[in-house]
Amino acid sequence: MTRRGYHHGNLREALVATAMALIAEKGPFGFTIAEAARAAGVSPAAPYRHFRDRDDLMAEVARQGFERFTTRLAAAWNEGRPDPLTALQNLGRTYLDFARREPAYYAAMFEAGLPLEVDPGLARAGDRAFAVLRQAAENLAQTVPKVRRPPALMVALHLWSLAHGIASLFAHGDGGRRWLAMSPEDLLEAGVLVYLQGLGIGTPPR
Amino acid sequence: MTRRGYHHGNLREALVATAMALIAEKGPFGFTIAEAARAAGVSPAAPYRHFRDRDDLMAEVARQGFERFTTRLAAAWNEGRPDPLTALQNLGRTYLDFARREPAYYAAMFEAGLPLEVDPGLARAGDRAFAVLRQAAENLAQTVPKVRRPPALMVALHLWSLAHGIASLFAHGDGGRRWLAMSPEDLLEAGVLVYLQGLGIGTPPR
DNA sequence: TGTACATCAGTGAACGCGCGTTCACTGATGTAC
DNA sequence: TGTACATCAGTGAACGCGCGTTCACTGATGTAC
Repeated sequence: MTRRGYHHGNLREALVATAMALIAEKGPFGFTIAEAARAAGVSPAAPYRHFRDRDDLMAEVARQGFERFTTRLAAAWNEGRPDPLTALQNLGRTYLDFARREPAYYAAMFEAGLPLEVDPGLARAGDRAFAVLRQAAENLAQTVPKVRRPPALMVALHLWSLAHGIASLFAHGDGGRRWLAMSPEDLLEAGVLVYLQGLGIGTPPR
Repeated sequence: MTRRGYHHGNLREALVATAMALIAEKGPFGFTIAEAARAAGVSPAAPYRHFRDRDDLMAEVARQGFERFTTRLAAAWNEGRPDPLTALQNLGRTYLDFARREPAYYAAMFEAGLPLEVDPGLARAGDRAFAVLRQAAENLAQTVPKVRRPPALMVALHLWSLAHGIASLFAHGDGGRRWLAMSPEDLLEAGVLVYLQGLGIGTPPR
C-alpha cells in the first residue's frame, strides 16, 4: 500500500482491498470509510472521490465477490465433466472452499444486508453466480427419465440452500468454530448424494 | 415503556425488548446501548446496572431466542405425532416461521457473531434447540431397516442445514425480498421429501 | 405500627473518541496547439 | 518540442454528532428491630 506521490494511483482498488481485510477481521460491519482511508494511507476525504458512501464500497466488494465466485464455480462445474455427478460434487466443494477462504467476499455477498434492488449490477452479478448452479441442476435433471424428471429450478434451489446452510453454519466465520464430527465438505457431499438418490439419480441402493 | 417513578421496575426486560425492536428494524448491528436506553426512557448509564456491554445484551437476546425456538420446535415436533414424517414437516415449517416472524431473535442467534465459547449458557441454549432436531432425526432413522439405517446425527445436520439455508436465503431479513417461484415452506417441504426418499423413508416412487 | 438504616437502581454531567461529511485548496497529469 | 491550460485525485482542517464509559450522587424500596 505504498504511495508514490500526491496521487495514489490506484486508490479505488486499494480501498476495496482494505475494506476486505477489515471485513475478514471484524465482520461485515467492522469497517468504516475513515478506517479504510487511514489504512490506504490517504486522507479521510479521499474515498469520496470513488465511492458515494460505505454501502457503495461494500457493494463493490460484493460485486467483485460474485464475479470471482461465478468464475470459480464455473471452473469447478467444468461443463459437467468428467460426469455430472462428479462435477456437482466439485461444485459443492468449491462453494464451501470459497465461503471459508474468502470470508470478506462471502460476508459482503450474503451478510451485509445490501439492498439488491437498488444496485442492478450487483443483482445481475448474483444472478450469474446462481446461473452456474442452475445449469448444473438442469444437466442433472436431464439424466432422469422424463416422466419423473424434477424441475431443474427446484433442484438448483435445494442444492444452493443446502450448500449455503452448511457454509453459514460450519464453514464461514464464527460457524467454523462450531464443532462438527466431519468436515463440512464431507457433510455436503453426503447430503448431495442422499438428495440425488431421492431424485433417482446416481448410485443404486445397496 | 412507561415509567412510574425513579426506578424503572423492569429495565432489564425493557432493554431486551428495545434491543429486539432495533435489531428487527436495522439488523443485528443496528443498535447501541445508548439508543436502547433512550428508547426505554432511561439515562445512558442505567443499562450498565444490568449488562456489561453491548455483546452481553445481545447474548441475552440470543439466549432467550434459543429458548423460545426450542419450545416452538418441540411443540411442532410433538414427539413425532401424528407420524414422524408429518411431524418433521411441521418442524420445518416452524423453523421457517420463526426465522420470518422473529427476525430479531434469529439475527441474534445466527448473525450477530457472538462468541459461543465465552458464554456457556448461550451455547447450551443452542444445543437444546438442536437436540429437538436431533431427536426427530433419530426417530426417523429408526423407521429404516438396520442394515441401511443412516447415522441420525448426519441426518439432523443435513435437515438443519437445508432449513437454515432456505431461511437465510429466502425467509429471513433481506432474503425475504429475494424472488422465489414458490414459498420457502413449499421449497423446504419438497427438499425434505426428496432427501428422505433418498434415505429410503416415506412415499414410494410413483 | 413506626423508625432507622442498608441496599441498590437509576441520575446527570462529563470525558475523550472516531465517524461522516463539507469545503476551498493544491498539485500532478495529460492534452491541445 | 514546448507551453498554456483543463482536469481531477487527493489534502487538511473543520464541523457537529452520537457513542461508550466513568463517577459521585440521589432517592426509592425493603427489612431489622
